[in-house]
Amino acid sequence: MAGDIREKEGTARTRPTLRTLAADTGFAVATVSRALAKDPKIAESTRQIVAEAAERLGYVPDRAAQRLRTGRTKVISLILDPHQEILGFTNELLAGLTGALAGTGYHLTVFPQVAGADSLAPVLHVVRNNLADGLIFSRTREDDSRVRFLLDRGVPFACHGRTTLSTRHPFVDFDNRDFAYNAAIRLADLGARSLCIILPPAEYTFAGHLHAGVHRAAEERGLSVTIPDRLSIDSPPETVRAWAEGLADVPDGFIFPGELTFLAATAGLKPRGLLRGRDYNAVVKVSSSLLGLIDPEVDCIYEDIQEAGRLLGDTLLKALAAEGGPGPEGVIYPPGVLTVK
Amino acid sequence: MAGDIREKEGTARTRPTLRTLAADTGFAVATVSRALAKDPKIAESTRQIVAEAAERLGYVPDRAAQRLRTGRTKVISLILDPHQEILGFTNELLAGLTGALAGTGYHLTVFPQVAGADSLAPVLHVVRNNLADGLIFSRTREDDSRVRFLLDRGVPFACHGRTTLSTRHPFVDFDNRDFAYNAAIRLADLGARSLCIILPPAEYTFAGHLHAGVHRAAEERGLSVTIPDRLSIDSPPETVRAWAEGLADVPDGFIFPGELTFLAATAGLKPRGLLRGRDYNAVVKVSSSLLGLIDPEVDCIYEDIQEAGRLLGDTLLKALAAEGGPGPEGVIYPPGVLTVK
DNA sequence: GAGAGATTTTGTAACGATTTAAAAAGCCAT
DNA sequence: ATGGCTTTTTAAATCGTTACAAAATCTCTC
Repeated sequence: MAGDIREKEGTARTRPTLRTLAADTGFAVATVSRALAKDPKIAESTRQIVAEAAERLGYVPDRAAQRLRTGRTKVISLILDPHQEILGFTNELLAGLTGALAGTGYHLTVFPQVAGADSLAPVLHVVRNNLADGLIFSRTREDDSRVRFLLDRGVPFACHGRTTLSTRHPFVDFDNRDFAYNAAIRLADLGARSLCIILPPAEYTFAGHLHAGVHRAAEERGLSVTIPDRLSIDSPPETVRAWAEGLADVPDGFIFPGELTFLAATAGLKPRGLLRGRDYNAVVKVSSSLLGLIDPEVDCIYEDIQEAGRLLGDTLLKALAAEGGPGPEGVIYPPGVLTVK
Repeated sequence: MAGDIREKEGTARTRPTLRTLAADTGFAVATVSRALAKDPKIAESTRQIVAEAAERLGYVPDRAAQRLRTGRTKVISLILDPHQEILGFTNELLAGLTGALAGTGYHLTVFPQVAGADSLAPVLHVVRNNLADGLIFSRTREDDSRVRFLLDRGVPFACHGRTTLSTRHPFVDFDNRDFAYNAAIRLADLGARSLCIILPPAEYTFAGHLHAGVHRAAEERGLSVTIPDRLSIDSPPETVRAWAEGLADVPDGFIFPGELTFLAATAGLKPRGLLRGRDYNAVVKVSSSLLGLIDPEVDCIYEDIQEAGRLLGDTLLKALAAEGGPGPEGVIYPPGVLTVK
C-alpha cells in the first residue's frame, strides 16, 4: 500500500511534491504530473486517484520548478507610473486587477516608473530578464515606444489608453471623447457660450480624444473653445490655481478631466468673486465620491477605474491565452453618470 | 580561446547562463557561480575575469533556478487592504516601498485582502505556498493574528502599526499619540474647551494611541473629550455627514485623523450655519496636499505615507538579513508640520 | 625535490516540475 | 499462443543554479 520510494517520514513539515504524490498513489512521477494536468492520455480512474491524493495531502505545485522548466513565469507586471492626477487611481486599479487575476494562478508584481526616466526602462527590464509573462501599463501615448517594443518582441500586454499605431493591439480605454462631448453639451444646455478645457499633455492619446469630443459639441452648438497653453492635468495644483487667478476673459463653461484640476481651478476662481452657477458652469470627470462631499452641486461624470483594472486583467489574460493566434480586441468602457443633475 | 563546451552558436537570442559564462571564460560552472557570489575562496583574478564576462555578455541570473535551488524567492508580498480612509495611501506606500526595494533584487508582489474575509487568509496563502520571503501589511491590531502567526512560523515581516503583544517584532508606525496630543494642545490654544475626536475601530492599535494623546492634553489643559460611539474613520462619508448634521452640543474642537472624515463632517456642519474659526476649530491629519486646495485655512498635521513605505521596506530588508539573529527595532516616524499656522 | 599545508578549481548531485521517447499492459482476432 | 493494435505508464533528460566533497594546483620548508 505504502509507496516504496524513499519517503521523508517523521518530518511532516516538508511540502508535498510530485514525488510525495507518486509514493502515495503508487504511480510514477510523470503519470502524476500528467494526471494533474488533466491529460486525456491518462486514464480517468488514475486522474481521480491522483486528484484525491493531491487534495488530501494539500499538494501545491512549486512555482519555481514550473517556471524553470516551462519558461513561463505565471506573473503579470504592472508598471506603476507616478502620476497622481486621479485620486486613488492606484488603489482602484489594483483592486480591479487583483480581482481579475484571482484564481487564475497569475501573480501580480509591481515595478515603479521612475519620475523623470525613460518610460521604456521598466518594460525593458521586465522583458529582458524574463520577469513576467505579460505587462500592464497606463498613460499610453499616440506613438508609444513601449507598445512598439512589446509588439516587436511578441510579448503580451494590455495598456490603459490607446495608441494611434496601425497595428492592432490589446488595450482598455475610457471613452474620453464621449465624456468630453457630453460635458460640453451639458454646459451648452446650461447656457455656456465659451468653453475651456484643461487637457492632458499632448503626447497622450486621450488628449486628442477629449479635444475631439469638445470640438464636435462646439460645432453642433456654435460654441467657442479655449485650451490653455502651458497647462495640463499634470500641472501642479498651485500652477493651476495661479492660472485661474490670473485668467482674463473667464469662459462660462469649464471641463475638468480630473478632480484635482477642478479643485485647484476653483481655488483660484473663488477669491475673485466668480461663482459657479452664476458666472460659469463646470463638468468634472471623477473617479471617487470626493466631490460629493465638497461640492455636491457640481456636475460630475464618472470613470470607473476599478472596472478599468478588471478589464485590463481580463484582456491580458485573453492575450496570454491567444498564444500566437489573434489577440483580443481593444475594449472601450463608457462614462458612468454619477451626478449630472 | 573559445570555450569547448557546446555552444548554441548563431542563435544569439538565448539568454546567457552560467554555462555560457563558463564556456566563455574557460572555468567550470561551479567556479563561475561562486565567483559571481564573491566567494573569497575564489581567486580575486578569477572573480575579475568572470565579472567582466558577465558584464560583457549581459548575464543575469535566472530567478526561477535560484529560487528552486535555494528556496528563497527574493519576493516580498504586500497585502493590500481595501480601506480607503487615506486618499492616495496605496500609491504613496507603493512609491516608498518600491523605492526601498530598488536595486536589492527583491521584487514586490501584491495580494488583495478581500473586504469581508479573514485578514489571516492572504498571509496564510503566501506562507503556505512559499510565495515570498517576507510580508508587509497594514492596519495592525492590538492582538494581531497575522503577527502571531508569522512570529510563530518565523517568517520575516514588517507591519504598519504596532501590536500590544509582548514579543518584539518589526513594525513601522506613525506617532499617533504625538499627533493627537499636539492637535489637542493646538485646539486648546485656540480656546477650545470641549474636544471631539473620531477614532479608528477600537481593535486597531492606533485607536488607543490617538486616545492616549488626546487625553493627556485634555488633562493638562482641563478639557472635556467626546468620542462618538458608532462612528469611526472607516464609516462611510455619508454616515459621518449625517452624524455631523444631527450632532447636539457641538464641541468647539475637532480632531480628524483623516481627510475624508474631515470633509464629511464639514459637509454636515456647514449647512447648520456652524463656521470653523467662529463656532469651532479643527485639526486634521493629512497625507496629501488636497486640503490646501479646498480649505487652506484649516490646521493640518502631515503623515508621510511614502516615508512609511520606505521604512517598511528598509525594516523588512533588515529582518531578512538578520536571519535568525535579533530582528530590527520597530520604527516610529513623527508627524510633520504642514500647515499649522 | 619530496612532502605538508594552504589555496583554488571542479565534477556531481540535488531542487521539483514537464516532456520525449520508449516500455509495459490490455485487447482482439487469428 | 502469437502478432498487431491501442491505451496507459514509465524512465530519463532537462531547465539554471548552488553546495558538498574531492581533486588539482600552488607555496613553502627542510
